[in-house]
Amino acid sequence: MADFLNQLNDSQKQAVKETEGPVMVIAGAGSGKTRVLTYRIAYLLSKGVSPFSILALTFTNKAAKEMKERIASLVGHNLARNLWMGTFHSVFARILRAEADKIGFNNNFTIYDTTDSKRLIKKIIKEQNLDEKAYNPGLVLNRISSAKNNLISAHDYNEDFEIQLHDKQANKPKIGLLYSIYQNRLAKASAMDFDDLLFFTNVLLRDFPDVLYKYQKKFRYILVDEYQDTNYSQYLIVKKLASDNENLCIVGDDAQSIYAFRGANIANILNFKKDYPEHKIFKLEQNYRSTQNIVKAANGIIKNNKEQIFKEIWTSNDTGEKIRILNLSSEAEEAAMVASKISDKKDNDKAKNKDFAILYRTNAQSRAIEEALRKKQIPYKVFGGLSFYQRKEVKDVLAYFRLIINNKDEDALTRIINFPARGIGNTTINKLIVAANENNASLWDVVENPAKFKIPLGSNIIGRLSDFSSMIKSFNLQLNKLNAYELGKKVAKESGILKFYFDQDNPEAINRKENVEELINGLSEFCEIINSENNINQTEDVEGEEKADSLEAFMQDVALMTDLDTENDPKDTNKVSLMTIHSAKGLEFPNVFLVGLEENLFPSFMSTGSSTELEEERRLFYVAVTRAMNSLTISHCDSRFKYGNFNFCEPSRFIEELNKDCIEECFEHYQTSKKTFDKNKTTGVSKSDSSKKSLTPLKKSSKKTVNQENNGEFRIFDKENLSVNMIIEHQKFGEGKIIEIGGENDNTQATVVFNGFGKKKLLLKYAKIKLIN
DNA sequence: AAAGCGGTACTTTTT
DNA sequence: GTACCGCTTT
Repeated sequence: MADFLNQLNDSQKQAVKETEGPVMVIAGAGSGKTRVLTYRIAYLLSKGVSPFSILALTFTNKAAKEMKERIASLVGHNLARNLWMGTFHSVFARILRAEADKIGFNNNFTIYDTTDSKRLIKKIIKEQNLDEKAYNPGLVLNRISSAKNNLISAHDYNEDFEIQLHDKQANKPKIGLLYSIYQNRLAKASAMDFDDLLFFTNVLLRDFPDVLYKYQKKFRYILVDEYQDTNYSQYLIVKKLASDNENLCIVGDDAQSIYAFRGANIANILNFKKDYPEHKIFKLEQNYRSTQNIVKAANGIIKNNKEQIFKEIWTSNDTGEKIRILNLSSEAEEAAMVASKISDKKDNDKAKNKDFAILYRTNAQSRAIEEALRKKQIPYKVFGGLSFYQRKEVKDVLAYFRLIINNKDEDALTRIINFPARGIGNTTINKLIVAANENNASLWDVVENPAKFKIPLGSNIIGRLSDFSSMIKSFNLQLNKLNAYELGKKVAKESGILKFYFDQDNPEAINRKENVEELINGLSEFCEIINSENNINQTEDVEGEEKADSLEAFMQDVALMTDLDTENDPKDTNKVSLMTIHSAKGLEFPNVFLVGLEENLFPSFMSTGSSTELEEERRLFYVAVTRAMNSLTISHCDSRFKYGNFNFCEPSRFIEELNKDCIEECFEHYQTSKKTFDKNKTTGVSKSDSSKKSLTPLKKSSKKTVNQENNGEFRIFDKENLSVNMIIEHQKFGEGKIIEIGGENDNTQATVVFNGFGKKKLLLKYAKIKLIN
């Protein structure tokens, strides 16, 4: 038993075996932090601790999943699968569902993601007739979010003198009001946003001592990963749950704290010492991941920060190659250079695709890189970005699911009541909303029974409303009869969504239809996994959980899932990884390319204002550099397209800060075109120069330019000037062939078949086109 | 009610 | 460069 402990070094082993009492592990990058957590849990299990009484909180679902798998390989699947392991949000969402009635919710409450929250805030701002510029929905939501993360309720917010003063001075005195209305609306819709999951967990543990007691007794061992990224709300949950026996182990690295923008508080690490005077500290400073050059460079970077717990990582690995710094003229050349370096390394060193990662500061940077990789036929996977679950068509189908499960979900209802179009337009919907507000009823109640509220509606509208509500009700009745796949498929079909996309034959619609189908496939997979697990073993029953493979079960976590978590085909993993540095936290790759090291991009222009923010960017740089095991290439460009405009860029200050012994500057130039920028010309020109020198982007096809020159601008044509079989160009649809001209006077229209967009009828009175021949 | 057009604002990072 | 919004028209 526990002979697996021999795979650890001394300090790791100590940290693992110190199972009782408060333990803090300060773990440098690459020092085997995850390993300590994994082995600690495996060790507890091997000592006979029940998996049901271990709570392990991670930062991403993916981290939890991987850790579970590693524990399973040490002590067996049966023990590992019953651990309480996941993100704060997913673990406490589960507990909140079980205890929902105590805090005035149904256990089928909906979880709103950031997009949903923003939509709602925006709606409220409009209803209040506030200036949308002063009250930017995103900013308002941020303000509410940070209040919640500090456990300031809407009521407290409005009572707090300092907060009110702050908002008044910022010329946004109504934020408190918006916060109150927002919370009311969420409650009315039986919904919680991300921050509510933590906020209400605090409420639950604060106001219900018996519940607190129950979970204190239940979770006899608590472990928290990435502790430096917890916020106050999370800190307090952990503190309360652990206060009974104090078997709490936290693992973190202040140098890798990169989520302050989201309320994370490094002080939580410092507080640990005060809260638990009996604590033991273990420092892990030996790095097993990276070469000496990389470790040395990383130490040099973090030294520039003033606020930190002193710690220096070291390694016994080889010196390794130097960090390469590349300077390219444009983002396209940067991308092409990276692609060609990857391709060379694959040929020369027999490296695999999955050995490479390309990291960047913002998601938007992936586009140019993707293009270059495609050109070189290098398979890749983009992590994060617009998640699958955020796409419009997927959100629409999910809105049906949400409404079926929770008919109070007004946001879902308004989203789909007329999608696909079923003749219930804005005028009607507004009447319904007014009636709902006047009678203090939910919108669904009004839709279900408009007669009761005496709304002046035409009989055909009444019919359409009743068709819609009976459809939703009939789906609802099948929630516990059909599994998620069967019901989901039915909804996609009978709602008309599949048909809606099927009837159009443009590439966009086809893509959207495929995404809906992929969602249905996901449902089928979900059912399979649940059923195979249930046949092997029984899971612990939590009060209030229903049929295991129901649509409701699927929907419980869907808002908390990200693309990072949906590890598809295991056969299909040999790909180059593209992701933001934030997403790369906790991961490692043999070869890392870090692109876009330019002022105002990295560090971000949003963060150069204060030293706190700048230090966070520097920690982010530290995280990026320490992802690399063997080789690291950093690149920056002289120019880049931003907001569709051409911009000159200066190298990031972080490059200057790098230890000169660890780097080599390379002066190779990768030329994708004959145009290269004369460097001398760029000096002295402001980097934010927005003078629209229309340097045509490289990818614009020459064909288009030629047409523009030959045929002038897009304009309106008369019937007389057009004939069947003519080839024309439309600004949006591109080239197409006229197959029919019909109609009289104002109604004269040409039917045109466009490449890729199918058949369209253009009204000649309005459609601006261009003749091709 | 639906489609097309033109204007505007947006991009930091994520559970 | 694009996603979204609102206006206009049939």
